[in-house]
Amino acid sequence: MSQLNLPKGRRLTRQRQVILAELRKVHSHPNAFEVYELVKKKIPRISLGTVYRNLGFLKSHGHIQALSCDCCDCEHFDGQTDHNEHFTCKLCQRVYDLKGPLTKKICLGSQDGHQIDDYQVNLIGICHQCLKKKKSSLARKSGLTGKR
Amino acid sequence: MSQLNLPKGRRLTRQRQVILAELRKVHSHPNAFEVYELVKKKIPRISLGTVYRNLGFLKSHGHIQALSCDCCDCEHFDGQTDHNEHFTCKLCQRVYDLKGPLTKKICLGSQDGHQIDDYQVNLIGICHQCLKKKKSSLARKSGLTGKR
DNA sequence: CTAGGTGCAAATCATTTGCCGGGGC
DNA sequence: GCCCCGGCAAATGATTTGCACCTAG
Repeated sequence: MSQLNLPKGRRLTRQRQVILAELRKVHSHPNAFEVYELVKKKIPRISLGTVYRNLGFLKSHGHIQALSCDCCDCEHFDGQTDHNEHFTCKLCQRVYDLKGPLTKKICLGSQDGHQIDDYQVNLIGICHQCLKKKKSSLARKSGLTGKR
Repeated sequence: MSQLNLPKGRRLTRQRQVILAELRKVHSHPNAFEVYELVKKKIPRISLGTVYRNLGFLKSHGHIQALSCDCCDCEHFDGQTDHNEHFTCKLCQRVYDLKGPLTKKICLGSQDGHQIDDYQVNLIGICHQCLKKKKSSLARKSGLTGKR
């Protein structure tokens, strides 16, 4: 794992290492409880409070970022901090990173007199997996009943 | 107020009318409790539970929209449903609507194989009011102490 | 009469916090 | 020795829900 620069006196404890490693490993964007479950496999006695505390710690030092989607009631975390653009499926509620250059036109600087330091884009729709499912179920249905 | 089309049997009660009217009137993006306080001036005996219920109702029928910013722990509401682009000040935590055309390059359609129906953009930074305050306090400070 | 709506209070759920013992430097 | 840290459990705060009554159609 890359060496992180931490303020003097603060340590990258085993708990923090594991949380960070798990977040960097997975491509889903787990919420705090899911992180807790992942980390518990490595550190069975870790507590949920510690996970919350350390997610906050890692976030405040810029090592991870939090995503708030409005489809669910809790915060999701991303081990990468350079992903500002996400896609949320309104059917399965999975959160994807966007790969395409679609939103690259947004530039930091100023806007309406405000100083823009950062941005988050969230696209909402139906993901390719759910689209596939939907199509095949439609095809099945029309195949059975036909057009009358 | 414009007539809303509601599913059969559902009514636009006085409580809902007032909530909607207040949300359309204000330009801040109040959270549920702030809506409650606004509405209580008109309907003193309304309960917070009713406000939540009706915000959910209005949202699910597309008359208002919810914004989740990550700077605070609660949901904010917008009486307009065509505002997808917001700016959050990280100092005062106010939420502004964006007027400029900055993010217009985002287009609905498809992206990475997903079907995009909607989007939300949130820019984060320091708003013009806070910038002004910051500048004048800096000026004051350097004026008093000078450069040494 | 029936379904939908409301006020109220209790419940729920995510997240935060206080406390205390333990370990690193 | 001091400070940071983690586990645990209790507290907090936003939101939801169950219930009993009310009202429009």
